[in-house]
Amino acid sequence: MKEENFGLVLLLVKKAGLFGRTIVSTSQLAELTGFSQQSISRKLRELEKEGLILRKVSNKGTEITLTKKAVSELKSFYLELDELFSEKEFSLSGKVLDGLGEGKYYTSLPNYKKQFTKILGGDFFPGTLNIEVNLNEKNVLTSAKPIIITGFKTKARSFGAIKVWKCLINKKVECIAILPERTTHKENILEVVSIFNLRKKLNIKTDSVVEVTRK
Amino acid sequence: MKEENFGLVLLLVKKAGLFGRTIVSTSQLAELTGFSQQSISRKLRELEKEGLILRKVSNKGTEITLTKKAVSELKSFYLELDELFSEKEFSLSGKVLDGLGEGKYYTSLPNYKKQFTKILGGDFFPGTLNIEVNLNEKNVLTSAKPIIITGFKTKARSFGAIKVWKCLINKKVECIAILPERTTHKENILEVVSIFNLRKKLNIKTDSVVEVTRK
DNA sequence: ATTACTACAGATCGAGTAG
DNA sequence: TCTACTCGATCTGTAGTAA
Repeated sequence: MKEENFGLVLLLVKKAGLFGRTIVSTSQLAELTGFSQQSISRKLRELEKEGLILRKVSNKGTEITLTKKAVSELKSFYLELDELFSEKEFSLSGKVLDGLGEGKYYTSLPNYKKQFTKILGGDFFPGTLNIEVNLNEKNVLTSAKPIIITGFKTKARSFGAIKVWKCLINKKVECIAILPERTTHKENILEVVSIFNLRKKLNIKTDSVVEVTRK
Repeated sequence: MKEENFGLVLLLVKKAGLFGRTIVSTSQLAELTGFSQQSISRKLRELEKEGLILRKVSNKGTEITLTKKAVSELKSFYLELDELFSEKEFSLSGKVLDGLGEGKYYTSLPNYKKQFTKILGGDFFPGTLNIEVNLNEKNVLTSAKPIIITGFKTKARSFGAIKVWKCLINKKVECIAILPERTTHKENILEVVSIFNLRKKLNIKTDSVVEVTRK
């Protein structure tokens, strides 16, 4: 099918189901897609001609059934995207930076702390390990679906949501990678929190290289 | 982004990675997409204008980086398709038909039999339960990724591949739904095989209604 | 080698309107 | 109401060619 009609076909399959049928009017579809009624009419005739839909026109609208051809074209496009976006295990490496991280402050705030504790399954080490990473790799890691730590407000100010991902560090120790909504960090830094003091547990120091694997 | 450029953007993200970069020439892309060099040139300029890619032209080609905007647009399209195609649990119901099914013959052929036994985890009842189902529902069930039973040849004839899906019948008993490559069945019949005699095990008879759930 | 401008052909769009 | 035809405006595509 023409790429420009993917959206329309997707809309139809949502209405009709993968192998079902639906009755719609061209003006309904026009409104939903932003095209004119005339263009939808033409497009439907095109799709029929290409063997992507079956069409039964009446004075109540048009009954549409998607063919196997349409479903399989949509699916093969889906599989290509799935190759990119399905959340496979993903690893990146980086160098440990000095200090405990600014995360020490906000992870200690009671409201956040409660949520971190729940996700980590127990009290956690007060302080984050900051790792210098490749920005692109960090973006890939954080493109997976996050666990959301909700924000809150005090009289003084409001604290935003934080996104976290369960990870393993050096393939052994559970931790979570965290990404504050409004970060003050340089973008190429990844902060992780664990129930362990990671420096002791893994015998790592500033400048050690560690591997973080998203689970 | 314009829908008509989804394919091009997908190609670019495949080359560059989700947050990486790549150097390509417009004529390479032209060849890969079937557009002319000139059209690709124009489309890349359009994508840049829309804020979907960063472009750095040199006499070696064009360096392209996808922006977060492009990735998020692709991803939201992916999520819509995922809603349709991700293989969730799926159930359908149908009426048990008379007889043991023609499957009794081919499941008894040594080559097939060996493969069925492996998938079912043990010797199976000789004979298939045939269930009259809604064709659309059957199509949805069989739109998930199948396990393939490979075909074989004898001197006399060749036997095609068979697709099967692990299922539960009446939410209790494991079975597999089978779909021969060249079926002689009416299309609205679903055949299942189990290590049990399903009629006895589930106390069902001809015309009983059973539920088949894809696992 | 590149990219990209120009110029024109042909596709696509939607307003008006018929059936 | 509905679909869909006509037709002029606009968009899209590419050959030729410049830079």
